[in-house]
Amino acid sequence: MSPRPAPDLDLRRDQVIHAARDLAEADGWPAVTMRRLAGELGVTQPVLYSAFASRQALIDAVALTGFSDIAAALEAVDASPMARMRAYLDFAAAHPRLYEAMFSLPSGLAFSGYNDTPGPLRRAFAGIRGAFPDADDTRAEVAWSALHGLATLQASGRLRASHAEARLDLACHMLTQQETR
Amino acid sequence: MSPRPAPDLDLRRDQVIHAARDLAEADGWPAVTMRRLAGELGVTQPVLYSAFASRQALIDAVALTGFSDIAAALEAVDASPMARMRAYLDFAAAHPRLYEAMFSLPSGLAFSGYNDTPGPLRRAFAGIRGAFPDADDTRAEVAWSALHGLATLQASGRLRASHAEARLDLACHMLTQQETR
DNA sequence: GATGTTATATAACAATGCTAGACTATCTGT
DNA sequence: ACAGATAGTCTAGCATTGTTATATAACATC
Repeated sequence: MSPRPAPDLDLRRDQVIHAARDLAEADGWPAVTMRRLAGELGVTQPVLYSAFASRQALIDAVALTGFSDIAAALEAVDASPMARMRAYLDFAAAHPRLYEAMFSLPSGLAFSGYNDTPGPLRRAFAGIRGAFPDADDTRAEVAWSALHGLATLQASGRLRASHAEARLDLACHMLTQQETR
Repeated sequence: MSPRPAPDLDLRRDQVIHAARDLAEADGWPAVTMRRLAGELGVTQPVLYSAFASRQALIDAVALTGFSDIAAALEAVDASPMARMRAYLDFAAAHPRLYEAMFSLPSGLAFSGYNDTPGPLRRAFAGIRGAFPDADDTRAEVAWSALHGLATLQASGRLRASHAEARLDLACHMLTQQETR
């Protein structure tokens, strides 16, 4: 009555996510095709669809691991603005395609402000929020926006690469200074 | 000896760009297929390839018009930080798919720092730069990054929509205050 | 008009995401 | 042990995409 045992779906999901992430980081997201992914894992395409409903769902899952990882990267350093901001930018620079999946690629991930926002997303924002304990959420959102802008514009080569440190310094100063008026 | 006259290529390029931009703004970039575009213009696909070498080249051309337009939008308001910043965010919010083509989609456009950076791109940055005449380029780059981060995170619904004005105010204050130390 | 050149259209190619149906491996019940 | 049922996997295919080779049709010159 009981059929062939189900393979460890969670394990397989992890393997697929890992392979997709590596492949994207190596050759870019357009190279992450279901066929190539399946070939790399030694299975056929339909197997991937037992783990993920669509390619989009897979990309979303990869993005989610990215949010977990960047949250961990933030929590791993001091809760000071400078340390957290640097950690954020370092992460984005070290994993450009992953960061792309998190923010630039079309995404089915739920958003901030809703209760169904995935936990990793909330943890990542909390990692930034925690660097500005005396500020309000608005300031933390501006900080996040500045970091995100710096990360993406720098990644696309639209800012002078040699002035990255100066930009970080300036942004950090601006965000930590109290209003004077 | 003389062949059939070449159609006005520049005119056709403009028409294609316009159609692609409208279609993208209406139904998103994935809906902008060469077939649908051709059908909308009453021609067949190969004709599009006489105007643009590839779909990517077409998207790049659309993005370039976006940079021209945002530059014009910036130049149309006072050179004050607040006016320019608001104009930038308004533009991004009013043309989300166009802004997507300019910054989020894969792009073949050349980058800042090189002499071959397209003029519209330089003009757009100059529009931001002009709002901070007393500051250095580094501050202008940080301003641009903050604006870009605000625009994209807001567009993807990752910031509290009701606090957009507060974020703009805060960002503006931070960027205009002099260092105090 | 006839001719030759070139813009356009037809039709096809290769690759993609995704899926229906055939096959096969495994566990259960006797 | 062995047969049967169940569910995972594979083969093969569909529809759609960007892009292009070939054939057709339109136009300016003579």
